[in-house]
Amino acid sequence: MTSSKVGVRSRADVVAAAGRLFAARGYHGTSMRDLAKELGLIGSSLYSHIESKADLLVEVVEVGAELFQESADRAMATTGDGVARLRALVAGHVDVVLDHRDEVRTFLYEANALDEAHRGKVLAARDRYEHEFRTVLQAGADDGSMRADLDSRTAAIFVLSVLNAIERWYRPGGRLSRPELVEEILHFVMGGIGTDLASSKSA
Amino acid sequence: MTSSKVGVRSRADVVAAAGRLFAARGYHGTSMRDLAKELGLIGSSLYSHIESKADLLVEVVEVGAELFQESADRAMATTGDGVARLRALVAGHVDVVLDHRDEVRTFLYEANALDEAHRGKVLAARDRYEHEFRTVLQAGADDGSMRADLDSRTAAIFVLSVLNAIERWYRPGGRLSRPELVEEILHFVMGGIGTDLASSKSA
DNA sequence: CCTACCGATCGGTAGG
DNA sequence: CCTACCGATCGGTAGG
Repeated sequence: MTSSKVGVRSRADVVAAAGRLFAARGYHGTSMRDLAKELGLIGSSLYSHIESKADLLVEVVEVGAELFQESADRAMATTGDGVARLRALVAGHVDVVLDHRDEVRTFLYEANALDEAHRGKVLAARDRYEHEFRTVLQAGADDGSMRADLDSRTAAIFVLSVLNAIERWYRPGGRLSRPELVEEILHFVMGGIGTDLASSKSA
Repeated sequence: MTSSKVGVRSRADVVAAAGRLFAARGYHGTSMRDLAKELGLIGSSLYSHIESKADLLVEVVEVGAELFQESADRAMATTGDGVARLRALVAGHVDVVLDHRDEVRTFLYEANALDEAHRGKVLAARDRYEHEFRTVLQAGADDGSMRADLDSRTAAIFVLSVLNAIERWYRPGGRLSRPELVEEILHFVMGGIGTDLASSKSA
């Protein structure tokens, strides 16, 4: 927190500001002059810290990808049955989304503004992450802590759909605390909204 | 299906092409020259059909909003208990998403490129739509076809999270047919992935 | 629906 | 980190 007229502290500040703007207006909706203004600079001054706008997007998206991967790594190290590890995955995901909204939004929604090579890397990272969920869900089906006939592929997609949407509606300080949010999600994902009796007889 | 060199048929063709490009590259990632090329025209030729780029986004997004609203209206006219009407809402939503992917994507992800007035209208339309889900979920809780202690506000968000994510992963002609998709969603949403016994005891 | 064109803005560089 | 500047592209108009 130095005086705001002394200049930008580092490349990391530029990347962070880029994350903010990419998340709010999108990559193509953000100009380098917008970004410079956010930092109290003039457009051309950015280029002493970074190489290009495209490079900036790569950095922000990679931060998002790494945060999710690190979270998954920690969760997978959890001991316990499928449900216990799913809880760890969900809680970790919630933390990443709420503590790094800008990078998460950019990771989720701006990846197709990347060049083909980097977009491929990001899609691969998403696949790996989704695969961790599938592994845990299959483990749960096998160890008896989840429905035995569960389709882990589809279930992983559904669970991640709920998790990735969080940043679109959750407001910190609202009626749901963060731990309550985690519980609500687990409750929904594990038990659904049907009665305990009616839940099996659909169609 | 006239010869492709005779020129564009109507304003609706321009709007449809705009939907395609806005969905694929985003509003700010699409130039009027891109759009013209998609129709076999030159940039300036578009302006005999439309007023402005911003206007085009409004039209595409409004089509998306109307499709969802009409679908909800039909579903709400269904007789039956909460579960029956939820089924109708889900099936209708799946149809809208899969039959109008471009307009849906643009509606979901490009609304913040709208001017403030139109963005407000779109957010209001989303709120109305979400409210229909809440109504049906509360009805289900009251009529005994769903869990009695269900929080309809949160549940509506979770169900819509699953539904809105469909266009991000579902591929027609893949391993899941459309009716199977609807059943998978209902099964997940109603019963979750827990065992019938374990589903209640989370935390 | 095209030709010809407009002012504004884009990402980025040279040089200090 | 700024001054001064670049060629390219942007959304859009006049006039036919």
